[in-house]
Amino acid sequence: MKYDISYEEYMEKVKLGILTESGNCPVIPLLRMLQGKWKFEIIYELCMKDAIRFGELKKNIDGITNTMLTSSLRELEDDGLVSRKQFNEIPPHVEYSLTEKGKDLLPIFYAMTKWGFKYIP
Amino acid sequence: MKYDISYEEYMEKVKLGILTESGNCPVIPLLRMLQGKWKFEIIYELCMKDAIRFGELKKNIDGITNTMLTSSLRELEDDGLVSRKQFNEIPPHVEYSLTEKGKDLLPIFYAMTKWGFKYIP
DNA sequence: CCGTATCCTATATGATACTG
DNA sequence: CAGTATCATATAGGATACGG
Repeated sequence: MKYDISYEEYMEKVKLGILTESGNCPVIPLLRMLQGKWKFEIIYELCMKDAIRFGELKKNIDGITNTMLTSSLRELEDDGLVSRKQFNEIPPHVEYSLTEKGKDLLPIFYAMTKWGFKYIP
Repeated sequence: MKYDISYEEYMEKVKLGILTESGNCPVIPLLRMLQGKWKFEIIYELCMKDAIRFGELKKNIDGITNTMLTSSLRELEDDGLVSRKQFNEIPPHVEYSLTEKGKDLLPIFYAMTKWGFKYIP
């Protein structure tokens, strides 16, 4: 499988500059997906539960507005990281959850956490 | 050492919500450091060489302006990821390089690259 | 060569009111 | 409950000219 690159192979490609050539770099698109003030916190909330409702997300993420929560969720959905399930009930009921693609971000956050434990006071 | 957390321990803390509590989360500060249109490309250029000059960075990073290159480098320097060495010569000569803290980001980029190879077309 | 200063535009985020 | 619509503000990014 093309994506089972080893760390040694990766370092070699970095040194040769192969990964950044002409839009080859897979990191920039991912950083774009995570950009924005609330994206990571939203993903983090979604990590903790199998599914979570709009209102609960809003309650848990301190300071976020309707507008930002909605637009962030839409973008994460468009990027395939989050899925939205709507129940046609009264009152309305919507549940958000991570897709497999979204759950596969966890090893990245793990690596970031290890770095952070070392360097963030 | 506090930062040698295992993946299992990490996953457990995620589920319990411990890592996001009251500013505990080490990932958000890191994401902030990498935020901005040019930061990652700059770090990537610095990965490939031991040291690189301002002019060469500008030449290699397509489309970046003086203003953005300067301000991005300053912020990376303030965050301790990049170091700046000035040679007092005529004409002026400045070299930028990654610090240890900056080099330690590589496992994160490796994890991102693996994810990207799997999911970025 | 390696920037800074200034001004301008674009995008991101925020506040508030309202609705199916 | 889960949003949308509208308007306002803040921050990021860009263009250009100039200086040590």
